[in-house]
Amino acid sequence: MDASQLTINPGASEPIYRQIVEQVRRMIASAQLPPGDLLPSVREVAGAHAINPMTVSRAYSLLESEGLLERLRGTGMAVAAQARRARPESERLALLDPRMQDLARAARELELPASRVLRRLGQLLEDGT
Amino acid sequence: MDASQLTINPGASEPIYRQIVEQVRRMIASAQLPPGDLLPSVREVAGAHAINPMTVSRAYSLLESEGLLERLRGTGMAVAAQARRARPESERLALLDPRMQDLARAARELELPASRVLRRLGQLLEDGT
DNA sequence: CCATGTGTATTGTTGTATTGATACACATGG
DNA sequence: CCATGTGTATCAATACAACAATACACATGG
Repeated sequence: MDASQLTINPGASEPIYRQIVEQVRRMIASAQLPPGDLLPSVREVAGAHAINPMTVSRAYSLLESEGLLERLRGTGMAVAAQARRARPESERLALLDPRMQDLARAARELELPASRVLRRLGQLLEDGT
Repeated sequence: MDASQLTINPGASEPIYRQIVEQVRRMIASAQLPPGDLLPSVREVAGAHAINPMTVSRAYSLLESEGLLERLRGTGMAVAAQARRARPESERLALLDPRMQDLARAARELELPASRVLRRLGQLLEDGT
């Protein structure tokens, strides 16, 4: 994996370390990052995005404690072998649930018709692909 | 408006004062809270949810500086007359865009088919109604 | 008039989250 | 062997959120 593949927004309200954690978590769940794959070094990521190496380290450590990454001492961090490759869609969908709950609640408070919301989200889902 | 209509989760990562701000903001945008409506007093809200009155006051002050609320001295806070009643759907939809962008990006990283995501969100949108 | 109800300013304290600077232990590979 | 590359433990700085306890200015309504 390349450091430039990580999208980091230092100005966002979402803490940097968590941006990294969630992004990597998702890419492992979909097997875009297969077991054994090496992640970019903390200094590499830090340099590429002008952030502190410790911030990246913190993200990696959390992922390790989740069992998603493995420390290869002296070499770096790799996607753990135990990280089940490509979890079933239903499990991956569950990862989105909190976000979707929030969205649904907000939409309700705005009294927006479901059709409008679904149509717009449909557009956004196309765009990226 | 009643204090019990406010949904507050003290344990969430989202700060309490902002939970209040955004909730009220949406209910005004959809005209569930029409201009002139009185909001529950800070002490009322604070009592009902076991939070600090100043936290509620902070939320109200922010909404006032946005022009959405008006101070009626000695009486309380009311939805401002200038708060356009029921903004058009397109504007309300725009308020959801950041959240939807995030969701779309996450779904993409999880390599989830759009249909799955849309179907699940559809369910959630029904539930609340 | 005055008790009672508004919101708010003030000051201080507490707990926590985030990021950063530095130094360290360790493994690799020429 | 040792320069160079890993990750990270440690301590500090900062900012933020929430609470607590007052005190205040003001308007309402009996």
